[in-house]
Amino acid sequence: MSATIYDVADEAKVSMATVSRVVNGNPNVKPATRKKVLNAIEKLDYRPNAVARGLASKKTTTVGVIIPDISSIFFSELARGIEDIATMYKYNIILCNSDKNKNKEIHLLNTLMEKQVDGILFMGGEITEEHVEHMRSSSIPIVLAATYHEDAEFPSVNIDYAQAAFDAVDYLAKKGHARIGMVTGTLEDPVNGYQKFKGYKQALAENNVPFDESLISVCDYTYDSAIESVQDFVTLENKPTAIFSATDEMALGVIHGLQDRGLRIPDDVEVVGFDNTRLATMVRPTLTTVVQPMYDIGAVSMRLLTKFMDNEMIEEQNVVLPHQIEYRNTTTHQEIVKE
Amino acid sequence: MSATIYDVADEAKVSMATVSRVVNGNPNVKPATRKKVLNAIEKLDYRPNAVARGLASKKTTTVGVIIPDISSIFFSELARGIEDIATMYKYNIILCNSDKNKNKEIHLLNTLMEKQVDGILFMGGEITEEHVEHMRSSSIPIVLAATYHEDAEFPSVNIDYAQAAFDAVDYLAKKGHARIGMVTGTLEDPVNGYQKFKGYKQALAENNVPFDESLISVCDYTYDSAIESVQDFVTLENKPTAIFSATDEMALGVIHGLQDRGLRIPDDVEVVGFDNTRLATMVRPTLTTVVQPMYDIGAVSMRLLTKFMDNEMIEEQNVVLPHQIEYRNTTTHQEIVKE
DNA sequence: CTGAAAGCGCTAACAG
DNA sequence: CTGTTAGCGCTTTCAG
Repeated sequence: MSATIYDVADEAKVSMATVSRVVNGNPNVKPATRKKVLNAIEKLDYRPNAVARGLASKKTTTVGVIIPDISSIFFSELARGIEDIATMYKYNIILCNSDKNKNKEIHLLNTLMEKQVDGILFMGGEITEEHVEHMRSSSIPIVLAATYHEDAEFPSVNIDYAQAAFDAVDYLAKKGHARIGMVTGTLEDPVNGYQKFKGYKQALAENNVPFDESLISVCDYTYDSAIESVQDFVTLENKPTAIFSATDEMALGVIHGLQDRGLRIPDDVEVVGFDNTRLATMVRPTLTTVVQPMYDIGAVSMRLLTKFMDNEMIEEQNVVLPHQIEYRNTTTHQEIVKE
Repeated sequence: MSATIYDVADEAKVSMATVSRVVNGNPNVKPATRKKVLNAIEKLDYRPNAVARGLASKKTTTVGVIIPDISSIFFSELARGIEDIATMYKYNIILCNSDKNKNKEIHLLNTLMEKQVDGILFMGGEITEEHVEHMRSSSIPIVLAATYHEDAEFPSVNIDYAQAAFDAVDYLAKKGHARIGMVTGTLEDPVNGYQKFKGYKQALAENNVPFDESLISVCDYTYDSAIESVQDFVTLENKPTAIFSATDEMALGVIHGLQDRGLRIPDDVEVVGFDNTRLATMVRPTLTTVVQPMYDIGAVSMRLLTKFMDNEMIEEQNVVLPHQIEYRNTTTHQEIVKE
C-alpha cells in the first residue's frame, strides 16, 4: 500500500495535523517544519488520498456532466469548453452520456449525487417534472447548458434559439423566398424542435409568407436522415427555393442530397444551417449558418457552476449568450467568403 | 444533511450492518428484515455515499480517461465506446484532455491516482520514460488505447498502423501511380507520424516507386493546414497524382484544396484518407479511407481494463484490431459507391 | 506554530 | 440471519 499521512508524520517526526497543513498550503507552519515534512513526502512518494479527503471535507472537487452524446460534433465541442474551465478551477469531470433518454438522465443524476459530486452540468432534451424533483432532491448546484427549461428555475446558459431561427428565416424571406423549407429534429425537442420551429413560423408570418406543412421535414438529427428528406422536397409540386436546417450536420445532408440530384447550391436552392460546427467550413460550398458559440456555452456554464460551488455572488443565473449569422457560400448576395 | 446508514438503521430498528447488506444485495438477510430496511430507505430517501464506500472498500468504481482532445471527431467517437462499456460494467469515467502535452499527461496521471480511480485508460502521443515511471508508481491498471508503445509493457488496443498505411499506399501504387503524396502529422507522433510514414515508404519500396521528399507534407492534423499543403503539391514540377492522408480531416482539406484549384477528384488526383470518421461520407466525392474502428478500440480497451480491475484472466494484453480499406469515390476503378 | 482527538459514512471481519 | 467493532485516510476544531 502507498504511504499515508501517518507515515509522513512519523517520518518527519511531527503530527499528522502538521502534515495536513503543509499539504493544504496552510501558512501557519514554520518554514523549517514545512521543509522536514516536504522531505518526508518526497522520500515516501506520498500522494494524498482524495477519497479520504472528500469524506472528511465533504468536497470532492469533481463535477458531474450529463451530456446527450459525446460523439456528436456539437456536444464534444461543448464538453471541451466545460472541461477547460473545470481544469482552470481545479475540478475534474465525470462524463456521462444520456442519449436524451429520460430514465438514463434520472439514473445518472442519482449516481452522480451518490458520488458526492460538488455540482452537475446538465445537457439534455426536455426537462420534465420528474427531472425537477430529482434535481431538487439534493442541495448540490445544477446548471443547464444548451438546454431549455420553461420555468427558468435552474440556472442555465443558452442562446435565444427562437430568435436565432427567426433571424435565419427572416433573412431568407427578405431575400424574396416564398418557399422556405425547414429540416428539423423532433418537434418535441424543446430546443432543436420547438424553439427553432417557432422562430421559423414567426419569420414567415412577419414576412407574409404562408406556412405550408409540406415544407417541414422532421428528421432525426443525422446526416443521412437529412439526405433522405431531400427526396420529399424534390418531389413537391411547388419546390422550396431555400432550406433552413436546425443543425449543420443535417444542412450538409440537405446540400449533398440536393447536389446528388443535380441541383446547384446556392443558385437553385439556398441553405442555412445552425450551430456553426467545424463542419460548416468543411463543405463546398461553405455553409451559411447561425453561430451558436458551443465552446463558450460550455465554458460559461461551467464558470457559472463554479460560482455556485464556491458560493460566489451570482448576478444573473439565466445567461443568454449572443448569436449571429455567419454568411458563407450556400447563400447568395453576400460578399463571397474566401476559404 | 441527507440520511446516513445510521439513520436508516434506527428507522428500521436494525443494525447498520444489516442496512449495508441490503444495500449491497447480500442475500443473507431475512425477507422481512429486508423489507423493513427498504421501507426505511424509501422513507428517508437514503442514498449511499459513494465516497465513504470508496474509502472503506478501496474501490471507487470510477476510471480515469486521459484523451488528447475530446472535441476531435476521432477521439470523441473513441470516448463513446469507452463510456458505453464503462457504463455496462458499472463504472463512471473521469474525462481529462491532455492535448498530447507531456506535462499535462503526467499531472493528470497523478491527479487520477490521488482520486483513487480503479484504472486508467490512456490515449496520447509519445510514451516517454518519464511516463512509464509515473505509470508504474502505482499499482492500478493502465491500458493504452490507440497509442503506440514500443516495449508493449502496458496492455494496449490498436490496429497495425504501419500495415494499414502500407495497404493504402500499396493500393495506390499498384494502380500505377508513381507520384504519391502524403499528408501527415508531425513525424514525431508515433502513430500518425512515424508508423504511417513507415508504411508509406515501405509500400513505395516494394512497388519500386522512388521516394521523393517533396511529396511529403507535414501538417498539424487540421483541415486548414491540409488545404494549405495543397499549395505545395500544386506548385511542384512533377505533381502528385494520388495523395494519402494520415487522417480523414486532412483528407477533406486536400480534396477541397484541390477542388478549389479546379482539379477533379478522383480523375485528376486520387485521395485516400485514414480513420473512416463520419466525415468520410459527408464529402463529395465520398472518401476512400482506411477503416480504423474507433468505437471498437474504445470499447475493447475499456473491456480489457475491466478485466484487469476485476482480476479476470487476460489472454492477450496487446490487442491488435483488424483494419480494412473502405473504397468510395475519391478513388477510381472500383464499383461506384452509392450514397 | 503544533498536537490530540473526534469524526466523515461506510465495509468487512468476527461473533453470536 | 444479525449485531459489534474496527478501521479506511484525511480535515478540523480545540487546546496549549
